[in-house]
Amino acid sequence: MKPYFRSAKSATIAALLQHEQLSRSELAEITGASAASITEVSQNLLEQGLLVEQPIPQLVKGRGRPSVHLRLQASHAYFIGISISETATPMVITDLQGHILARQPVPFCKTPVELVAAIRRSYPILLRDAGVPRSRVRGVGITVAGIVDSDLGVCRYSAALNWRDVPVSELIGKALKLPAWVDNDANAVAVGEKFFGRARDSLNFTSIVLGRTIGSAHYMHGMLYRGHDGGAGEIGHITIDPKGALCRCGRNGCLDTIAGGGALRAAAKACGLAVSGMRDLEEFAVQGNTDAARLLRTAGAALGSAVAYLVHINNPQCIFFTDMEGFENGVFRTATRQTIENSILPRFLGSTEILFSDAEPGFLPRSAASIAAFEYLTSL
Amino acid sequence: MKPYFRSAKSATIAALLQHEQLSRSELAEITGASAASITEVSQNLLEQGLLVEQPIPQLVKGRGRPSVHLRLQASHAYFIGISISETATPMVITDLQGHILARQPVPFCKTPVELVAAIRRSYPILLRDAGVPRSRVRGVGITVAGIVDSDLGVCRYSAALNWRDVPVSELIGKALKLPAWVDNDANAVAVGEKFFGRARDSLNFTSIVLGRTIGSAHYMHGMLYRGHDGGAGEIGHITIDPKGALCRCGRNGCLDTIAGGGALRAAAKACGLAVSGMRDLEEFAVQGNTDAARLLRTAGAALGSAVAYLVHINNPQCIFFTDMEGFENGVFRTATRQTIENSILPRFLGSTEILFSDAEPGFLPRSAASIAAFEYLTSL
DNA sequence: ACATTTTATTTACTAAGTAAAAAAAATAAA
DNA sequence: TTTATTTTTTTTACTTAGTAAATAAAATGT
Repeated sequence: MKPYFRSAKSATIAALLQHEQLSRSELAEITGASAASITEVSQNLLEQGLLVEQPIPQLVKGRGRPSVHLRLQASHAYFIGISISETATPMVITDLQGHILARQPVPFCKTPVELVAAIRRSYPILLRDAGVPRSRVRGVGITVAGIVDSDLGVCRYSAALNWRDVPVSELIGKALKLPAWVDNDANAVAVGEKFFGRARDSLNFTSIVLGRTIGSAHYMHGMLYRGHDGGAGEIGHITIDPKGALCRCGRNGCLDTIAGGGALRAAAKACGLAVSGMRDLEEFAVQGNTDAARLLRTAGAALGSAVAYLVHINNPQCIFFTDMEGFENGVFRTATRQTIENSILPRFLGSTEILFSDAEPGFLPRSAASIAAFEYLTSL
Repeated sequence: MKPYFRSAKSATIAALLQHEQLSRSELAEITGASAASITEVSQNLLEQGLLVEQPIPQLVKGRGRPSVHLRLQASHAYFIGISISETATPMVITDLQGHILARQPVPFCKTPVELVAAIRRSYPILLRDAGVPRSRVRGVGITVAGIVDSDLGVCRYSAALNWRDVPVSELIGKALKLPAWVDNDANAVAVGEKFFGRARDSLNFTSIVLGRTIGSAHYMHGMLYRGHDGGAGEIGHITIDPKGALCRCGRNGCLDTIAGGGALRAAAKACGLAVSGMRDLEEFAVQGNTDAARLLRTAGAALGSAVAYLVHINNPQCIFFTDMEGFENGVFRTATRQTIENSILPRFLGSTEILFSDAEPGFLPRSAASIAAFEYLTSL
């Protein structure tokens, strides 16, 4: 919720997350704070060990006292990220800048209590593999596939996990003896993009995750926007085709039923196409299978329509897609792009960036970790 | 852009805009500031004359030192509001709390320069009618039907007025010797709802204006959200029916072509129905005219779909409709409501308030004035 | 050696807030 | 009628986070 640039200190940290290394005078320029203030703040942060002076000699020589570059000491703080879903529960440890140092899958568990116990057992292994002392870990971020009350740290409901009112952050925080935060996947991904990813210098953007279902989250005014009661970004249940297939939500033709990974796999199967992921379906389409091509085109067009609505409503600077299903560059993305381009005002066409990328391994738990990183950095 | 509650002073003013009158201790509670801070701030504002102590005796008697209520002195500051469109240019003067003291239509003019001259001539009449001394007027807010760069105070383009790059706020500000701000209608209406209207205690809401076309604006995190380049809220050009009628924007089936007042009047005419406003069309529908009923139902359903998209994307607390076309309670509103109810997740159904209201005379220029009020109050 | 230039720090100050003690203004009880 | 009690408001002394302007530091150019 809170912007991370209210004080000179936060602004300094934010600027260094964006720019890798900066001199004090550059920091003053970027943050708008006075040079005196930057001296004060950087002294403070150098003492804490969060910043280091860059001993590398100047590249550009000239008159005047040479500037000393400052950068974040990535090893000053580490964060744990856990992404809980019905299929797997990957766990990672990252540094201050979102680099993954080690990964560790948590074995499948039926109940929250068992899962927490398994997480506790996995934690020392993760620390050992990363070579990180326990004392340097500043928090754990958790994503849960479901409806989360992030203020209270409770998973209100998860159909996938069959959870109801599970106090996730309390359980895991106590188990690992760390400050803990929970959120839903989509919000975590947006925070990750803002801090560690492609959105570092965007104030207003939307991040869309293409997985079994379709989730999204918005940054507005440089802050995560959760909506009135945490429901912002629910684009999976926008009605695209009122006469379409029945959705789990009880209505027909939701975006999820047309372009969600789960629905597409089911539809492919119904067409007699054996696919394990969208890569296979795209492959069928390339080889001339009309069913595959139709499914992918329809799905892309549906997603494109929803994004076009979103662009008209919110005018974001960028839309960042994260592809967890392996569509890669193919029929689906092309249909999505084309539909967007055909459905938005010329005014928006030039000013809205649309970016796809394939989710790398550890992407979700790394996003989870970014929540903890955000909370830690803004609390300094 | 900026929230209006950053300092104890702004928070005090905001609380008093919402609650009419409050004691110092209530203010401390509401704003979260310390009692000491409230003493300091209220002293300051009392000296300036913005606040007055309420001399009315306590209603609730009890032990302890009785509290003294504070309220905003509505007559401390007045604002001018002007709403510029192709059909009329109404001008009003309001007090600090958005009450309209006088209205004055500005005669039609072809060019911006002529219009500004006419505004200058109307200004003294307005002041005289309201009985307000020039010195108490703190600013002028202007809305223009078109694309506005509110930072620079320039109307970039208005098809309706045939304007391009007109420095509206500079021209009018100089003519009236007042600080001046410009924005588009939809944004002004949202600011008006937040300060003077139905949205006083909402942080996240959308305001939708039903006029010749359909415009909207959002408050998020308690601030007006303009989008990446000022285009947020352009719901009029959401594609509802890709095979629909051609829109001015070059694409087909935009919401404006189905539910905009202009389009509906044209469609009614094409059906041989002589209507001057939507009231007439609703009347035809009530009397059993199937064309009228069909037009209104289709329009309401189209608007409802767009709102449903918006609810899923942004999860606002409220949607405030302002009806400038005279639909009143009839087929159109019913269709809108029903479509929304049928198209949003149950989760949102209970938590999203949908409110319609008829625009009262002077509504648009009063909204324009609220921009000036906002800027004045946040600058204190 | 000394002037010049650019970067960083120090100094002295201000603005905006807080906690805790004190004062003010009423009612309730002895 | 005092005096105690209660609640609201103000005062006092202090803290935090910032700034402008003077100064120091560290290089290059003359």
